[in-house]
Amino acid sequence: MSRISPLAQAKKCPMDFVLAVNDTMNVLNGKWKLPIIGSLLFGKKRFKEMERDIPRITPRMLSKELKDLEANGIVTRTVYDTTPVSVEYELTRSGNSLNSVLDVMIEWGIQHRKNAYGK
Amino acid sequence: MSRISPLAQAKKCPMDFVLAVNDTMNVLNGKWKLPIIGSLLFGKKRFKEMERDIPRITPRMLSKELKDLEANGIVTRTVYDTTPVSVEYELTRSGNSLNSVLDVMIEWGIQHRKNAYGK
DNA sequence: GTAAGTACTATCCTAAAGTATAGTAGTATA
DNA sequence: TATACTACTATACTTTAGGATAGTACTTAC
Repeated sequence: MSRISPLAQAKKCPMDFVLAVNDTMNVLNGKWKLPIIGSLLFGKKRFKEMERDIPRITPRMLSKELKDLEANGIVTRTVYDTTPVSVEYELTRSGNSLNSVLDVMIEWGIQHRKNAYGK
Repeated sequence: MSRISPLAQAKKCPMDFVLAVNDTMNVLNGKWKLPIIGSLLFGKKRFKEMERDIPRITPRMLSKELKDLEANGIVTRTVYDTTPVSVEYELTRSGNSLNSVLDVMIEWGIQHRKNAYGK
């Protein structure tokens, strides 16, 4: 009963291929997801910390995108009942493992620049 | 004169990191880039062929996105003066090497589904 | 001469994404 | 009493992405 791997399966069919990659793209989509994940890759952060970390982001967008990332299982939100209340955001295991995806994206980007503009 | 690698450099600084990943994200951005690249990963294609390959794409979007991909050095456009004129689109070396990026994206997506929804 | 094929472009419109600005509720400090 | 901090939310607006529809210019087949 040998089964074909999900990767091999996805690469066989153009439609499966697109759906599978879109799963990942949707998690990273939008102007602010990457800066937020990037900030959290350096450790857990509080709302105001991130607001200061990420230039020009508005609290509306930060709040909205964090909710999105939480719903997608990329970050966890923990409330501490200090006074005033403090909230910490942290990457999940999946969120942290994005690191390796981002690595190959960076490598491809660097190589592509070399190909396209000659070093 | 040992130099720090561009990857290590990008990962050191949150802003460099975001810029580097965005290089790659911008190439894949939008609803139709992935289906188009996916179609071309199976070999060179003509305009009408791709229109038929990709469900619900309009010629306007196909034309627009192909121009984008060409400008970004992902595809090449070759005109043959047959009658009627025929045009072939093909992935560049960079375009083809996206394959490995998409692989890790598919793998992450599959693993993330398992983490998030338990298999 | 009319239909159908090639490879598109132009125009207009809607929907989604993102921005600007202000406000909430609670506490603590000067 | 006023200001500032926490973590947001609400409303309204603008900008961008994408969709619908039609048209161009050329050629071949019927």
